[in-house]
Amino acid sequence: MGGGRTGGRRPKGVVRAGLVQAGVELARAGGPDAVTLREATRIVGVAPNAAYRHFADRDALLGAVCVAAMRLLVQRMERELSLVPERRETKSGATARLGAIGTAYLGFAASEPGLFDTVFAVPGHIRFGAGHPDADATEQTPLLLLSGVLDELVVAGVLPAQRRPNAEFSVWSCVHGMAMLRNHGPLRDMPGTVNEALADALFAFIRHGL
Amino acid sequence: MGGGRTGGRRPKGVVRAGLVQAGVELARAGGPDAVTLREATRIVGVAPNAAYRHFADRDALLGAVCVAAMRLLVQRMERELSLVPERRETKSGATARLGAIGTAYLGFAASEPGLFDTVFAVPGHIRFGAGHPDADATEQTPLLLLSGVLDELVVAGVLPAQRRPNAEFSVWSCVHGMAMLRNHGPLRDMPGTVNEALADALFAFIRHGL
DNA sequence: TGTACATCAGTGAACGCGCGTTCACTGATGTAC
DNA sequence: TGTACATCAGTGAACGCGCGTTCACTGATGTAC
Repeated sequence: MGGGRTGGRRPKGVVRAGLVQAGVELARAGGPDAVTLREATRIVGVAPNAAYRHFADRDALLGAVCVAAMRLLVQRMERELSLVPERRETKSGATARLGAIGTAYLGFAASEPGLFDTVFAVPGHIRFGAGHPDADATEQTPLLLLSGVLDELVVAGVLPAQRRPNAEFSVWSCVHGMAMLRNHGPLRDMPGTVNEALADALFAFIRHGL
Repeated sequence: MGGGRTGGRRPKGVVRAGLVQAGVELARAGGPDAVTLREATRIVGVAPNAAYRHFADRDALLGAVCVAAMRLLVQRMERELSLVPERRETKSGATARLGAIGTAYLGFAASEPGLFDTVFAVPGHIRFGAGHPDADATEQTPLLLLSGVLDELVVAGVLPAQRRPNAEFSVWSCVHGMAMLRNHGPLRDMPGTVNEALADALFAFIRHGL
């Protein structure tokens, strides 16, 4: 990985971007606690204190990494959504899109446990609903994607309108809980087939509950 | 809090129990990361290395604290269950008992966020389903309590038997997820009334899904 | 019951580690006239 | 267009912190004969 090169000024923005990228790799491998100023600067090949030219402190770097991790999660959701062939107004289409959201979420948690934890290692100022300070207001978030699909379910006639309010938090809770029980709870050591069955059961449970 | 007294041998088991208790207080205040050998020995009033007479290393202490935290959660669940007046064979009784489990779980997560996190800071050897190494096989666990209530729901005729298998993991996921979203996610800064409404909606969602 | 001895549970001192963070600095980049 | 100067982004060195853990030790407790 990067590093080696010593001294000298880098082109504008390269070091900052490199620190965030390094932080993402550290989080990927070891979760939020592994995101360390010293290790990130080491990876970029810069002196430890150089980080303070770009971030107020360690928490600021972690915040940037957290945002980056969330974007990766959003990308995975969007990719999975794009694979659903059915049109979104149809019952089967809207239902399949909800499944895609859930599958992407659980898949991300399973394949990137460190980044997944980092998304929620939020220093407090990250807002999931309406983007975050660094983002323009149009940026997508996991919550917005889920809410959108729930709206589609109402339009498609799958979800009765009177049960729509706040449903995103119920659904999110279910899926998030399973992700956590798998990564940090009693489902950790279950064989993969069992976990697949549990996920299928959870999705059925959610569809039934809507 | 304890401390002060220096030197001298304590009665059998006192130091070990004190270290666990100190660890619980540390976890209560600061979560699993705050459980530290040095701080625990400081609280008990013993030299740092004295801890190694009772625990192999820091992880062993954390494991004991984790078990203690889980017992507190179980106690809260049992207390809440005991407050349900209806008989358990009835539809309303079994349903109310399921609600008591959920309420106890969310209440514990809300009032003891540090201990709640510590329950899941498991070093890997803690088994939620069938107790843990230190426990006799009859000891209650959160998962056993939940499974028992779901069985009651089947007997009472609320939950169809063919949907019973693995239902504990769906239900647990829902409630656990909401606890996490409240403590570490986007629901953190919501006013209490909103969170109550979301919990009510979640419970309704679960009942509907069963 | 008394005594020699092993074990146990504590002690003080020290180690090395990695971290965040601050300081005084320097040379390159950008800017005003 | 050239030059003086401010700003910026890096440098090396150092600080203090708290942690887990190890070492050699000592006196009290328990045990075998």
